[in-house]
Amino acid sequence: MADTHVRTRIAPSPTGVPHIGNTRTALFDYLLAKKYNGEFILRIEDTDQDRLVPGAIDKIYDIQKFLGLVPDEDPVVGGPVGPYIQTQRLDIYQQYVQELVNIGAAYYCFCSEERLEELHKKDQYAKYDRHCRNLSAEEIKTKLDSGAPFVIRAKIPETGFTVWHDLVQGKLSLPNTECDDKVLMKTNGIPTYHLASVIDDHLMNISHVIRGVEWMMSTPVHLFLYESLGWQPPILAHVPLILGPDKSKLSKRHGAKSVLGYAEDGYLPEAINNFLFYLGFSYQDNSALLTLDEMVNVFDEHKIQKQNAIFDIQKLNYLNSQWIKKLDSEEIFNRLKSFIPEEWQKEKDKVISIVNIAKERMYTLCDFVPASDYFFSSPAVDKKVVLEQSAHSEEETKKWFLSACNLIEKTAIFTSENLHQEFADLQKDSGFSPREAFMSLRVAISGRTVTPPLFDCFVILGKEETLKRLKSVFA
RNA sequence: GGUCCCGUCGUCUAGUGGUCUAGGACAUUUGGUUCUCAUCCAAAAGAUCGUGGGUUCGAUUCCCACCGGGAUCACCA
Repeated sequence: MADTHVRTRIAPSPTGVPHIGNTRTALFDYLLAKKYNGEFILRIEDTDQDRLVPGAIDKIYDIQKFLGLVPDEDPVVGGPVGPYIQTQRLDIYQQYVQELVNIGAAYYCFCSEERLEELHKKDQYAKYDRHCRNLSAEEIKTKLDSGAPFVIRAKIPETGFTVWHDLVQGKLSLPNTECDDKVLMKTNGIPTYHLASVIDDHLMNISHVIRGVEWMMSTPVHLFLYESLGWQPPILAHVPLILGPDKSKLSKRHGAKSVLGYAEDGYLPEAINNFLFYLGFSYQDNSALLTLDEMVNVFDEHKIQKQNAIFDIQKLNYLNSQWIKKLDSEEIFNRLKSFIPEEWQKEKDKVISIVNIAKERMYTLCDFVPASDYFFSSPAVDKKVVLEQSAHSEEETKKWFLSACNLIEKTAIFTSENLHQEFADLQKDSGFSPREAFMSLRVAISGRTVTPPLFDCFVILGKEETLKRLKSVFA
């Protein structure tokens, strides 16, 4: 197996937007493929035509693109083993399901849905009772000729165990008696997941199938199909689930969103990738900022955890804030574009200099605008708050402001360092503590008590605007 | 209910039959830096390694049972 050419795939169903767990699986697929210089493939599994969600396919592409997990082969760019959409491969499935019937690995089933429902009414956990498993050739022919609707089911062995080595779960052994005779081909002539994925994975030369543990119990069905067709099964890796803070399956209740939702909330793809990477995986101290390429280098498929992992938004926040600090401000500006008003976008240089000083106060991209709006429009300043912060009488505070304005007016070098220097001297003789002196000015120019360093703000506002705001307090 | 998987600080995890009085990161708390907040730095607290039995000179590490959590049992994927 060591010399197997690695090809991985993600196989989303366009019945909704992939959730965060699917996306982590996609990350692992991507990392594994790239680590071994293989291919990462996207195949659309649209065999459930009844539940198609319009636009879902676009979202799938959007997620991959946003995270930089770009497939080497997919329905759009194509590839040597297409088509990559299952409903375009219906004749292929038909051919193989016929073969399965011919060799006795699958059989026609004419049971009505009512009969099946009846079975489940008696026992909610009932398996198919294999009513049609041993129909005679004549019976089948008669039914077929009469045009009776049918499905084709797998003829799973009634005894024994299915054993395989799972890349993350280790040695697994499931009793065949637990397996249902799963439907392979539905009445409408469209295959189920079980049939389609096995055929496609084989035909597309997929070497590793990474999927959620929810597929573990139906693996014997898939392995039975591989064996019946005389195919070598791929390496299987069943990865654990991502749980909500209460250890139950992550759901909308926990604010679970797709990656697109996190993008809207101002999270960077780098941070999301890192977060997903560290969830159920271990590398160094699990807090290093890694690019996709770096993750490829350090990824080890044998280190994927078996336990379910709990989604911890604090860790995501941390990673996101770190990435915001790490990326240069020009880059942050580009990411910020959809988060800031149009008027701001025209003042790129100004926004970038604000980003420079606001960066370390940001957890997400959404934090930027509410924390920086006073740079673009005059804030409402409450004189009472200014006086509160100055802790001096109005008279004295007014005097302090006056001297501050004078200093600014005659300062030739309007830089943060220089202002800091000169204001330090001024403050010493003012009778105001540093806190009183600077906080009162801060409130005067911003209308708030929390801002980046005062003199950085002065510089961004400019001499004129700073003076204007300072003077207007006691005007 | 049957079957299968999992169980180390709140969270993600490291780790090994004795060096573990169990290490790191995030979160929390405190201190330092400081014009605020934040950053940054330092420190503290936090896990009798799910519980109970074995095996062993010795178990968090091996075995069993139990308990807890999860998955699955569709003409959905």
